[in-house]
Amino acid sequence: MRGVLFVKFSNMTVSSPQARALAGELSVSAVRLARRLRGRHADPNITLSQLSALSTLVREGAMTPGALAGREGVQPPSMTRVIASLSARNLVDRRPHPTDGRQIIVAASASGLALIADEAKASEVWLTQWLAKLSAEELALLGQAVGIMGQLVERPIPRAG
Amino acid sequence: MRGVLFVKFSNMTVSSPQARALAGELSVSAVRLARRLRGRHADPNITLSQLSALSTLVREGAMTPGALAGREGVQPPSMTRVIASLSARNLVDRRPHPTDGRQIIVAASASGLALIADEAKASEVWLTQWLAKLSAEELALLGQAVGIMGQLVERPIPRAG
DNA sequence: TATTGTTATACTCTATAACTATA
DNA sequence: TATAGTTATAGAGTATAACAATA
Repeated sequence: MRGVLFVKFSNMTVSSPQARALAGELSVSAVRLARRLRGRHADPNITLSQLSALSTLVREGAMTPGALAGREGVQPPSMTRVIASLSARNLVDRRPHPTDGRQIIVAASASGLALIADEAKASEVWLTQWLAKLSAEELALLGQAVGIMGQLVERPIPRAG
Repeated sequence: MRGVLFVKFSNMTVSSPQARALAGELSVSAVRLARRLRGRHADPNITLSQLSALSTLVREGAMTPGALAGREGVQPPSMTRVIASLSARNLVDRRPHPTDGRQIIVAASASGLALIADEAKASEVWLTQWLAKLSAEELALLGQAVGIMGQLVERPIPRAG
């Protein structure tokens, strides 16, 4: 057991003080962790936004810019810029849509696939150094939390009051 | 049990395939969650970076800009801008250092304290709507994961590669 | 007329390098 | 000379509004 890791939240309900604290800390923790992990990759020149979009293309296959923007939770103009930067580095290909002249299809290129594979390999390097002090249980917890975070991202958020 | 939430990571070690996948997903999950939560606050005009710095000042007390930059994991010039924006909204006060004329002391103002309190209250609103579908166990898991994320942020990261 | 993608514009976050004031 | 903070500058991420091409 280390520090505050095992603070008991077992009796937490959605309106409990602990749940409220979680809500406040969740945003701040996410931005701090993203800040901390930015640039810590096999290729430090690729940004997390680019990596996120590219990994979605690899995982879910080719799609239109609009669809990718939807999957990533950004507006279409933002995705246009991300795709442009990926395309400039030949990590994605842009193909015309087979039936709709307005749309295009964005697909990970061979280089893009290779980059994602490299990232997966390189992850192990810093993982062993950085996460080595976490116990198997803590790693398991973090793995499950990442799954929950992924589900949360999929869920619509109500406007704050 | 919902979807992939309860995938078993119990046998995960630092060099297992699951751990590698976690390392790759952790960065992307953090940036997506931060993106998702940006602007979802009681005061939608305050940014997550500002909120993060202000909450640190509230939690840990007044400190110098350099110390705050260190706590937040950003460079001093970045913190200068965050402090300037907080100061422009009267959320922090800047006082001269008692003994060292080069330094200043930044402290949360009464308004800053009130804003953090408001955020905590408002969190409950969207929490109940957004996280309502999570079970008590999943909330507990997420709460513990936030704790681990906080500890990870404190830990030095080796260069990738 | 509606939809898709892009361009124009603006603001925030962040960094490095250079500068100012004080120790 | 060294340190703390700021200013200058630059690049990435994001958004909204306006635009062009196609359906």
